[in-house]
Amino acid sequence: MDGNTSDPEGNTLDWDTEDELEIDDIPLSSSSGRTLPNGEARGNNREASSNAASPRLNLIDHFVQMGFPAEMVDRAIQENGEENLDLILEALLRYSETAPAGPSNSRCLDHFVGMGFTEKMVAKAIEENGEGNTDSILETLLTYSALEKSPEVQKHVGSAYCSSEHEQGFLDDFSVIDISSEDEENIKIINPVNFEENKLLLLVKMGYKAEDASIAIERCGSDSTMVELTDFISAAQMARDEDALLPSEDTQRIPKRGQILDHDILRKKKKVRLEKKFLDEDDETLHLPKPMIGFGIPNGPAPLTYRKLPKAAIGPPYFYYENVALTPKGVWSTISSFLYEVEPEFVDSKYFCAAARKRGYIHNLPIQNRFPLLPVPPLTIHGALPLTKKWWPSWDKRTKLNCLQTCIGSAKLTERIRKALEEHDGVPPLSVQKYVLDECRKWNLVWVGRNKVAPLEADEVEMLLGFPKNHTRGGGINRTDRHKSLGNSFQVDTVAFHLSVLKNMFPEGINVLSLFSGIGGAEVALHRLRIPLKTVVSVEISEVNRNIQRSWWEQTEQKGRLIDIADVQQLDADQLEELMSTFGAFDIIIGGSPCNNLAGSNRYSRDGLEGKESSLFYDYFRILDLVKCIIKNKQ
DNA sequence: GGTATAATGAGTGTTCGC
DNA sequence: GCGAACACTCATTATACC
Repeated sequence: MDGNTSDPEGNTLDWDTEDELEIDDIPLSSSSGRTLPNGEARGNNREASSNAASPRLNLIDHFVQMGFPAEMVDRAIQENGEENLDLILEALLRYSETAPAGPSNSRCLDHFVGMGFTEKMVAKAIEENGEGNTDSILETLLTYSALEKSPEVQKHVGSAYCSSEHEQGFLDDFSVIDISSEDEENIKIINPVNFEENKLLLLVKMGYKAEDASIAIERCGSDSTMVELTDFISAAQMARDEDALLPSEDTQRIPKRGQILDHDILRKKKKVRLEKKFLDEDDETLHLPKPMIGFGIPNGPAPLTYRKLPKAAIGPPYFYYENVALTPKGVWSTISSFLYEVEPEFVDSKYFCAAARKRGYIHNLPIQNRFPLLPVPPLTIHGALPLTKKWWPSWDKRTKLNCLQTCIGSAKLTERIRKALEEHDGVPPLSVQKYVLDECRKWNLVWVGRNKVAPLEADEVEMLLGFPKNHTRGGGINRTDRHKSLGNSFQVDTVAFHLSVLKNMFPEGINVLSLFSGIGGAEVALHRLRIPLKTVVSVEISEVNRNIQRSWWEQTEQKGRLIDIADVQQLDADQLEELMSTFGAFDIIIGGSPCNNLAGSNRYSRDGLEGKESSLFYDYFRILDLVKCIIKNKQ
């Protein structure tokens, strides 16, 4: 395969996107006794001859070009000698980290100003959150930034932006924005020059692939030394080399036309991967990024604009997989190893709406030129639920809701809270405050009267998750099931941000295979992006959810075809071939497999990826692999 | 029998103090 | 560096009620 293909309309799709290719040919600029990822000795002739003329000056120049002050480089060379570049680099990075604060005399302020926020904005955020709370400061800055950039939101939040108004305008007027050249310029300006990126740049300049460097930093931790990072990358390279000696997985993976991928092969592959994982325990845990903003969020720090996908991961088709971020150990490593070693993108939806939703996404979509849905939803509880503001006590400092789950707090609980509060006039004692706040956080309770808290209504959850008002209402669904279906769904704005890159690629429409589609979060996201849905094959076990999606499909007067399938396990190669020959190849396969056995809330059967429901992930992989094979065979 | 309600911790990661 | 305390989590099961 040459990596490029055409869609049915003849539009050429560039699967080898720029961000996948642009880091391939980075010149080597460092020399030491260590071995480069490609197996060559580090350093080149040109540099060697140049170094021979004036080794120390060239060495100083080399590090100065990396951005270190000459005095600092000189000191590092004096302390560590000229021979060991790793030690010099480590020393430089150490000096940078412990360097005194800049003119502001505040390292915290300098840090965020360095990320591209204005000094005034940062000072205000520090004043509000305290200098020690960097996470809250960042959140505040992101909110300021979003408000500053979105007059629409500013207007709403500043005025009576009540939920009913929000819901009306919000979903009747779905619209999107494209990033203007001015916005792009702003993004370039917001260029984080932090310690971690410095390491990434240095590793890339040293000749390592950016992807490898990024994974190394991710897995070793941002506080790891350069030696640890380069060792990690070398070890990973050796492991890959060993893999290369084994029979090609691709040749096993590609069944002949009409041939179903054998479960024994799948198990064998799984076993090999698990054994490999067992041998490399350090590699088992994927560290969650903090802040959890994935490759970038709207109005956030400069987004990551490049990544190199493993060859096997490159489409067609595109794929987009989702599940809870906080899983038992090793789950995301396993998921990633099946999904072609693509690095998960962990994102907390609290950067897209007023509720947290920590999720991991593995996909092969480009990550450049993403754009958010408009209107941007309110990012705070009071913005989303303004009527609660009147009753919100000053000692409840929450500005975001926790994860919207499938169950809600009981009436008895809210009664206990009311009684506990009514025993005291004015501000309750700290012990009562703690009890109430613990329960409010646990059950996502909001203030609806004096001493009165309540769980969220289903339509409020719909709004927070980015669905149209009444999306899950009526048609035979009860209140409990509404909460259950919503709790299991995507956060539409978050997913739409990731999928937005498809808009320019598929102006004539898109063929979607939606696995575990639930109440249609992916479809709603694509629709709100104004990407025409040509064919959607929706696989969903719950009849209630299928009805919800069918109803939405009809209400939104979709021009395409919606095909319902109930059981993902029954979807086989023959059926896929038939669907694809009738409606054309799937452009994207989207799915979030069941999290029941992964989620922290499950206290009975948190059995991991091998659990009864969560093991359906392997069907996602099976089907994705089959579609890839069918597409390949037809080329 | 279907629905709504209430009760049920543990695993994981982070923070904090020593 | 280490351990304790803390915070958070797309849930499941038993029971009451209609």
